[in-house]
This record gives sequence, C-alpha cells and structure tokens, in this order.
Amino acid sequence: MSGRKKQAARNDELILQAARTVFTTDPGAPISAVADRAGVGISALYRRYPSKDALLQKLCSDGLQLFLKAAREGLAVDDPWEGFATFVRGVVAYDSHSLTIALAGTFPPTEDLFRDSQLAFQLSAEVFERAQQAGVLRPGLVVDDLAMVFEQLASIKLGDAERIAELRERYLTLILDALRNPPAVSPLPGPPPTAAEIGQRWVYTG
Amino acid sequence: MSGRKKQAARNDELILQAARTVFTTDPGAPISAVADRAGVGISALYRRYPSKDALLQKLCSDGLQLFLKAAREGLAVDDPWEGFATFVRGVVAYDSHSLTIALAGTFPPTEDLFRDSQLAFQLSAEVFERAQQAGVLRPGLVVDDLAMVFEQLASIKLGDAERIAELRERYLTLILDALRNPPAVSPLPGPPPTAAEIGQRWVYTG
DNA sequence: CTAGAACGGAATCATTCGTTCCCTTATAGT
DNA sequence: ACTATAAGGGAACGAATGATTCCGTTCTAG
Repeated sequence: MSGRKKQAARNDELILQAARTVFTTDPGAPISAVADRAGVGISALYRRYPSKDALLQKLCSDGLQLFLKAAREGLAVDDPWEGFATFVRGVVAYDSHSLTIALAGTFPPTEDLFRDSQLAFQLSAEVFERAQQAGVLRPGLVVDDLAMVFEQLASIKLGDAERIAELRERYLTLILDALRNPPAVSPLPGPPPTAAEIGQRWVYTG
Repeated sequence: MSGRKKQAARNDELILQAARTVFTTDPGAPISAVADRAGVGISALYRRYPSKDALLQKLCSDGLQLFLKAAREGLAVDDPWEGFATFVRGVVAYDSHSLTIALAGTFPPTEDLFRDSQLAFQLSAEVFERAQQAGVLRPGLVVDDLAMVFEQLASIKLGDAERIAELRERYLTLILDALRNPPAVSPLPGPPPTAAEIGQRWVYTG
C-alpha cells in the first residue's frame, strides 16, 4: 500500500479524528467544519460516508464501543471498588460520553446502536451491583446515578482536549470520593481552574 | 390599571418566564418558540425588546442578580460552612447558572453585565475564603472550582423544571459532602433517576 | 365614537448547511 | 509513456431556518 492509497487510508483516520473533535465541541457543527479541521475537501467526507447522519452514527457507535471496553476492564478487576473505579475512570478518560450524549436524539438510531446501548447498560449494572453488594458504595445510590455523573463530567468543556481531561479527572476524583463508602479524601489532581479560564467563556465571538 | 393595560403587564411577566424556560432548555431556540410558549404573538415580543440580543441580555442580567442575591444570603449566615452551603444551594436553586452559562458568549456583553459579573466573582470569593479560613473546606479547593461545579450541575437537563430541580439537589448533596472538611455523608434526596428517564434522551425527534 | 396602543401572524430577506456536480490530479497497470 | 480511474477540491444548488418587518385587527380610554 503506497502513494494514493496510503494517503487515503490516513485521511480515513484524519477525518474521524476531526469529526470527533468538532462534534464533541459543538454537536450542531456543519459538516464543512469537519472537512476544514481535517484539512480535506468535502468530497473526501462524502466519499466515505453517504450522509452526515451516517458519520454521526459511526462516531456514536465508536463511543459506545469505548464504553463497553471500559465496563469490561472494570469487570476484569477483582476488587469490587477498584473495578468500579476503573470502569468510571475509563468512561471519563475515553471521553466516550461527550459524543453519545451530545449526539443522542439528533439522528435516527440504528438497530446495532440500540442493541449496544442495552448491552452497555447491562454491563455497567454488573459493575455497579458487584460494588454495591460488597458494601463499598454510598447508601442510596442507584445504577442510573452513574449516567448522570457521566453527563455532568462530560459537560466540562474548557480549553483544549488535554486540559479538559485534566479538569475532568479533578472533579471525577471529587465525585468518586463521595460515591465511596466510607467516603475517601484523595488529593485533588491537576492544576485547578484559573480565573482566566473561567472568564474565557464570556468573550463574544461574532 | 385595568383591561388592556393589565393584560400587557401580565404579558411582560409571561414573556420573561417563557423566555427563561425556552432558552434554558435550548440556548439556540428561535424567538418564535418563546412567543409560542408565552401564548402571544411575535409582535408582543418586539414591542418590549428591540431585538433578540436585548432579550438575552435581560435574561442574563436577571440571572446574575439572582447569583448576587444567593451570595449575599450566604454571607448573611454566621456559620462559615452553613453560609457557604447556603450560597451554593442558592445558586443552584435559583437556576441562575443555566442561563448565564448557556448564553455566555452568544451576544455582545454590556458594561453593566461585565461589572455585575465581576461583583459576583468578588462576593463568591468572600464566601469561599471565609469557609476556607475556618478550615471547613476540603484541602486543595480554589474559588474557581465553584464555577465548574455550578456548570456541571447546570448541565442536568432531564424532564420538566421541577424534576430538574430535584435531580440537581441530589447531586448537589453529593458534591457538597465532598467539598466539606471533614467529608459528610448526608442522605441523598429526591427520587433517584430511572432507566426510563435516562433512556428518554435517545428518542429521535425529527 | 374614534384615535391609537397592543397584538397576531404572514411575508420578507439573509444566512446557514447538507448534498451534488464538475473539474483537476496522481497513480496503477499495460 | 499513456490512459482509465480512484481520490479529492471546492463552487453551486436548493431547502430550511429564523430574525425582523409590516399590515390588518381588536380593544379601550377618553
């Protein structure tokens, strides 16, 4: 594989990566923004996906796979609490939720997507219940609380991808400590947010 | 004041309330959605505000006033921790952040808005630092963490306004417990989220 | 009874975007 | 070398959306 073929193969990845970045930042972004970001023309996109919806479905599906991966990794850890924490950290680190959340309901779902999301729920319930039965979870919690926690962490959008990951880790630490029974007090990781970062969102850009 | 005048006065409030609800749910909503929700025509809106931006500024400004109110209420409480908690609960309960966050950066800011937001920062810093010096805050926290916490709670959007308030209280309890030094374990309030609620966001609506 | 404030909502006009189309370029196979 | 063709660039098209304007209607104060 060389020359044009190699370039095309790289574009495959370039486009997916660009799409992830763009739609994570702004779920309603135009498809041309993805092309610009990837440094390719619009044709390159339409050669690969028949429509915008198809691209979104692909992204959503990929996100779901990462979620499943995180769940399986959690299940693979023996200690119930560590398994639970591994799962939750994985979901946040893979950023699997930003896309699924942002995109949910914006395009017609497919059979596969539906099936995978059910599997995802099932697996996370397993991880959760194992921890719950081991008594290491704060009383009163339910599985569906997890979805809300993921969603809240996914709402953190400040700066570039790296900074976002740092900040999410910070608040994930806070929340995991609160989810644990008995509660823990871990050191808060990462440089804390600065006034400059917070103020950033107030600047008006046409 | 009677008849037409009274109706007009009621419309003032009707429109503001509708605008709050609509733009909180969807910051990019068309102005006609506000009119529909308020049960009035578009003219009724344009009679009161010269443009959409003007309406947004008004909403944003109102939200900021509520934030200031919450901060002052917190400062009025003697106990440093209770004052802090009062402030944070106030901001969340008044839902002052959903609008300001959602709208920040989407319209040209005014002088007043800028000044008020500075005052807001100043007041919340006071409440925060008082608690910090009393040693009731988790080590490592900074004022700007608060903004991030508010933002995360504001991202909870599930069901109608009442349900949203319930759920926010639930996670606010979790987070406040984690923010406190030493950490607390309060009972989690409100009916927890259900699978049906979580699944709701996956339905595709054209 | 009438001037005019308050409205309702259709019409206007600009913009935004998904998608298609056509033309250029580079390469693989002969 | 030479051409058929895959890959890609990006302008053009057409539908939709939505802010704003405009015009005809209604209600009431005087």
